[in-house]
Amino acid sequence: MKYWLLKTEPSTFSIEDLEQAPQRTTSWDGVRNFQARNMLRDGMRAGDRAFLYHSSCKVPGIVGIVGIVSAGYPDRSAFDPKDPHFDPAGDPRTPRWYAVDVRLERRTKRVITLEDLRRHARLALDGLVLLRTGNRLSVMPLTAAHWHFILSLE
DNA sequence: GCCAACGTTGGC
DNA sequence: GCCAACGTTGGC
Repeated sequence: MKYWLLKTEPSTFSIEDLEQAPQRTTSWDGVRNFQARNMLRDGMRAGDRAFLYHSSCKVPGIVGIVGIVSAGYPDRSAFDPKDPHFDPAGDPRTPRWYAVDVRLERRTKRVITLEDLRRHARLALDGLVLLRTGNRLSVMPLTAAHWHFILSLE
């Protein structure tokens, strides 16, 4: 089983939206970055778990835990001209973008803020991709050690 | 709103 | 293959 972190802007899609989704499950689509795509397509498997992270908001941080319920599959939003993430260069025969399905497991007991995480950047969370300067990945892997340490901050 | 950092594009 | 220009991300 692997551990991940998924970023989302709550003004676009928040943990409240996920709570209200049928089965508390949604397609994690619209990712348009090759490095992140590779992780969705090649790295994630059903049974993996991920932190849900709110970015570009008042208090950026981890707000919940989701389970990956399906491995990567071609992201159909890339082929929909009306979708904001439409990719005009896309060809359904050779899908370029991928999505996974995620189900909300639970909210964290409190928001584990970016500030909280930074406090441990030099020791327990050394190497955490999220804390790398200029990091822009919306999908990133976590070590088991980082996962458990972050949970201990709850 | 600002700006640093990054990814992508396209000319050469 | 290089790299400048551009667009985007995301914290502040």
